[in-house]
Amino acid sequence: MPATSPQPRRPRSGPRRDETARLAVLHAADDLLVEHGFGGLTVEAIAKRAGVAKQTIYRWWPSKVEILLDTLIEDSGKSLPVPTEKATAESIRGYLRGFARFLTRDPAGKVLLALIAQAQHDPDTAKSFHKRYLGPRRTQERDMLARAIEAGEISPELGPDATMDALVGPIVYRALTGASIPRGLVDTLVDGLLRPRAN
Amino acid sequence: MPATSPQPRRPRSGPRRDETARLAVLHAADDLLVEHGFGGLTVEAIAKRAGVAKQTIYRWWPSKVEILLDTLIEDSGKSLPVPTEKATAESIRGYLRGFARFLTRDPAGKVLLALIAQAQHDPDTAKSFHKRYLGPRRTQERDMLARAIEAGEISPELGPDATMDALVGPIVYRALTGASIPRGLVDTLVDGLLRPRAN
Amino acid sequence: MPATSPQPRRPRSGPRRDETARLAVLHAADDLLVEHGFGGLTVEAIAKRAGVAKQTIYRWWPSKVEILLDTLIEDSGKSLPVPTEKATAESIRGYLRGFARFLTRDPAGKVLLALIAQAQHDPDTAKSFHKRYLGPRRTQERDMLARAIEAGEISPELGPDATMDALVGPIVYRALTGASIPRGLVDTLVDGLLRPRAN
Amino acid sequence: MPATSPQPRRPRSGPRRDETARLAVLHAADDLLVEHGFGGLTVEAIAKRAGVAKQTIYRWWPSKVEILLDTLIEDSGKSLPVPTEKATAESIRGYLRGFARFLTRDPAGKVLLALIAQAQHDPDTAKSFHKRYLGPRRTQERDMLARAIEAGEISPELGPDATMDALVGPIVYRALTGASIPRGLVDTLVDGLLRPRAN
DNA sequence: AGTTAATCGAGACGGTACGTCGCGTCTTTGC
DNA sequence: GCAAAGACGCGACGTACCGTCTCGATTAACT
Repeated sequence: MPATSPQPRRPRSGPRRDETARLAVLHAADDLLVEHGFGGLTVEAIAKRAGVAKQTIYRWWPSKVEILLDTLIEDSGKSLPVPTEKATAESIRGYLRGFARFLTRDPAGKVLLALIAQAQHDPDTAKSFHKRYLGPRRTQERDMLARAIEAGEISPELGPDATMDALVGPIVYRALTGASIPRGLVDTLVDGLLRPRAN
Repeated sequence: MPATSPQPRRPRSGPRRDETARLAVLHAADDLLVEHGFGGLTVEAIAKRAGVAKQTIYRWWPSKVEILLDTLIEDSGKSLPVPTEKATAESIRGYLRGFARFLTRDPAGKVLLALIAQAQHDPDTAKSFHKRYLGPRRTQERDMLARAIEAGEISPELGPDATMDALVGPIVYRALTGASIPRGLVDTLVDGLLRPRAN
Repeated sequence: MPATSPQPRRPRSGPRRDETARLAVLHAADDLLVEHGFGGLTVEAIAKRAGVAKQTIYRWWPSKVEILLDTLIEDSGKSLPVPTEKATAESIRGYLRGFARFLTRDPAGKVLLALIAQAQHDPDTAKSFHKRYLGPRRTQERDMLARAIEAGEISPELGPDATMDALVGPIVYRALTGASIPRGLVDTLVDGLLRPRAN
Repeated sequence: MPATSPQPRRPRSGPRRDETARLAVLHAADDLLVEHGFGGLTVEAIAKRAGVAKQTIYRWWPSKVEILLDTLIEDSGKSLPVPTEKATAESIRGYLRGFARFLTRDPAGKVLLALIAQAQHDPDTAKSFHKRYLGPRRTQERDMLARAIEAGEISPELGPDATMDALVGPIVYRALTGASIPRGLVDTLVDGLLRPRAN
């Protein structure tokens, strides 16, 4: 059972990471994405907008995608928590409604869509996006489903991942194609896919 | 009273568009997308691979996105026709299965995913993608649904667009997140969303 | 067995060279040079302005420089003939004054300057420019000098070429540097370089 | 009463201009001009030869002409200083001989010829060439003449500019037309144009 | 209190790709 | 066979960002 932390040696001298700069970068990236879209989102522009040197960005983030991931994780944790207490069909319905609102109304929703998109273009983005966002969230969603099943609230035909994708997919797809998410969609999905068929 | 031909009907003299070059560009773009992903897809590389001058590309396509759209329209018309004859629940199920196969197996499926992605990054892409691909295809899909409804084969709760998105969304979403499309998913979607609930 | 002219056989069929097109090209080139300078003088622009196909230009001229040479030879033959009759100091002085006027006032003077310039940039231009313009004109100028010497009108210290260059050089140089040619310059050159020094 | 420094005296932080790159560009441009002529002198080739990025060139020079001007100013300052001490007919003669040698033998002479030429094709070049090279040099030459006149060494009939052009013009003109500058030319020019006519 | 080292803004650097322009050649159609 | 029209392969243009680097200046913690 050898060494613990790799470099415990020098506890660092000099100034620590500048929190002001960190937040400025995050907000700048967010704003620029909303204003000019992902295409107009350059590291140089972020740096300028944040009043920060380019090197300061590269020191802390390996790519602009990771900046967006940081904002997404922070924002979606706040705006869109996965229900952990009660687990009824109703709470799942509420979660999906929240998700739809998030994607279409919240600026942070744009970030999520942009990352889904960028993951198609770049394998590194895909990897990081799964590891840092999709994976953890899916874990929580699986829990949510499991609890509801156990409570006899729902009885989906498919496995948890396929079920979640069947619920979430249409919402994401409509957001991706610029369509609104109509009231009845979430209801129909929940009713058609989670409720046990009477037979 | 049909309008006379709007064109002055001057068939132009001089050389016509070089069909060989057109196809070379289309194939080069397709190949490069599969090999290096959208991120590695540059106009310069397409030109080099196709043995064509860059200007020849810009003469006919305003952007690399339009090249991909051309390949997609051509390919998906062949590999994935929307059923126009019979319109049963079964034919819809078959169409969705074909769609799933197309997205996950066919190289042209990568093109579709790339375009969905790029449409998030660039409004022009979005516009063109809707106008040239999503729109026309959706029109055909609406027809398919309408015929099936009329035949009493299905009775979806939602409108045609929302219904199609509910069916297609999960498939696209799983493809976007790199997941396979399990056998039962299409069945469950068709059963849960198209069949009238017995009650 | 003397060979007759190379291809006397077919007196040519098909249409002969279109004189209208030839003149249109010449004038277009001239105009464009004056309007936009040599930098803005492109074969494409000449063709468009002349209402002529690019190929028609390339069929008859190997380069745009030869077009300019054609206009120069034609124009300078008219505006600036080398005196062939009388050969006095006075006629030489008149020739130089005409040359100065040509360079600074006549549009064709711009063509001469442009060709002198282009000859620095491109060896082919230099060769053709010497062979078709400078050489023949210099031959005539040498004759002019020789006749004046023989008539006892002048007695230059230098050989004919150096003498002509000494006379013409300052005029060209001032034109090249955008300076006007002052009245006294020609007189001083003639007096200082052609008249025998009293001694 | 010296003016205080107008600059806010903030000496900038960050990296200064890379002197190595500057010299590499200057030399590359010089070499390429001599090897391939002005026609073959492209910014891309300079960059490649100098081992420098194209942007580094555009950062510091607005055009390749300015690069050449830099080399010319530097080189001609060294190889061809205008005499500032003694001012005799003899020193002027020496200056002209040096000028002839510079134009025909020194690689930097090619640069001067190329710039004279390019100034015909492009107004911006003309402007910059006069302001940065011809003007300053002419100022010094005027001084040279003025001192010689005051010393009674020469008594030209024309004003200083016309006189200098009459002396320099033939030399430049012969260089432009690819001719050598014969021994006697300079002597004859100096004798014929600077010396007071005995009468 | 002085030393040390990591931070920061600024921005120059070697690169790659962009989208455009003009070159000189080639191809089609019509007179 | 010439001409208008214009597509083609080619190569350079000048620009935008990339990610790396070097410069002072500043700022904590550790002597």
